[in-house]
Amino acid sequence: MTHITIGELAKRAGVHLETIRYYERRGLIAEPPRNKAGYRLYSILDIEHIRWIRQAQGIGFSLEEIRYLMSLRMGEVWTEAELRQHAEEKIMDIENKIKQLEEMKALLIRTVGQSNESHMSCPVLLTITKGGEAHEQEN
Amino acid sequence: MTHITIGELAKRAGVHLETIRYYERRGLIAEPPRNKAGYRLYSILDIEHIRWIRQAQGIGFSLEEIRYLMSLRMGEVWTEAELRQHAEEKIMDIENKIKQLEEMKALLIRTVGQSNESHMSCPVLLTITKGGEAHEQEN
DNA sequence: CTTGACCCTGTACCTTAGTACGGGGTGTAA
DNA sequence: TTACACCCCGTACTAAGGTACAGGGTCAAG
Repeated sequence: MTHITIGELAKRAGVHLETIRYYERRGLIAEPPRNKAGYRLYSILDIEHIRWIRQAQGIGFSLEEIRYLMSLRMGEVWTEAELRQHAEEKIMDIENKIKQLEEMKALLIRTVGQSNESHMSCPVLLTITKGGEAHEQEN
Repeated sequence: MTHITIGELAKRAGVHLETIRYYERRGLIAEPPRNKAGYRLYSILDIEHIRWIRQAQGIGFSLEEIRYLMSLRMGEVWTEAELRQHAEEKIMDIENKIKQLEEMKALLIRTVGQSNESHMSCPVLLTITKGGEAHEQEN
């Protein structure tokens, strides 16, 4: 039963304290229990929850979509068939995003590949650019 | 020399006409040539350009980042070493995003997999959902 | 040569996702 | 018991990414 305050949660999750209250208002996180003075009492699990929200935002989901994704996870409201259908839709969404990211990455790799391959600072790229993608260099 | 008007471009790229002017103001697309009356004249290549911007937004890049990504593609401003360094950074970004998307996808697949596997409408999922383990989150 | 669909600029407005702030209560260490 | 860092609520402000006019010019079909 180690509870943390909102300020502690904010610090540990790397967000503003006001952001947490905002997420609560938007229904992204449940209203936490309070102490007698009305202070919000969070658990350390909430740290991961907030971080997850931020990651989802980073890959192009709006808060509305994130709320929706979470409700799929939590098995709220829906019948099994609805859940399945909605989840499948979101999975396709995600697959599209991944495809687009792969394209973007390939593009950048080609860009980098166009100049000569000395002073390559990233070892991952070194392996990738050697004949991973169609990588012709016409100087 | 088949030019299209801004309205045509907007329709074909699936965005609002005002959005295109906005992108121009933000420096995401170059100022196009005009006819004597001042009408913007676009080429059909611009359709793909706009679509690319929208896709990049969809995977979590801001317009500012997109402008930056494009300048990498076009080989502006930078020395070779700078270009390489910036491109590598962006490639890592992208790899992170992909990783996060894969996690999100796995999560949804497990969610779907939790209910029984009758009436599965998507054949891709049917093959994927065999084989996933648990990862718990707070209530 | 007019009419309707289109274009121009400029400015105002809207939504999303926060941030900041005022005015007040709380908890604890000195 | 007071000082100070923390919490509460409510409201207002901000920035990004558009959208919507207003007031005017343009082009092509009838």
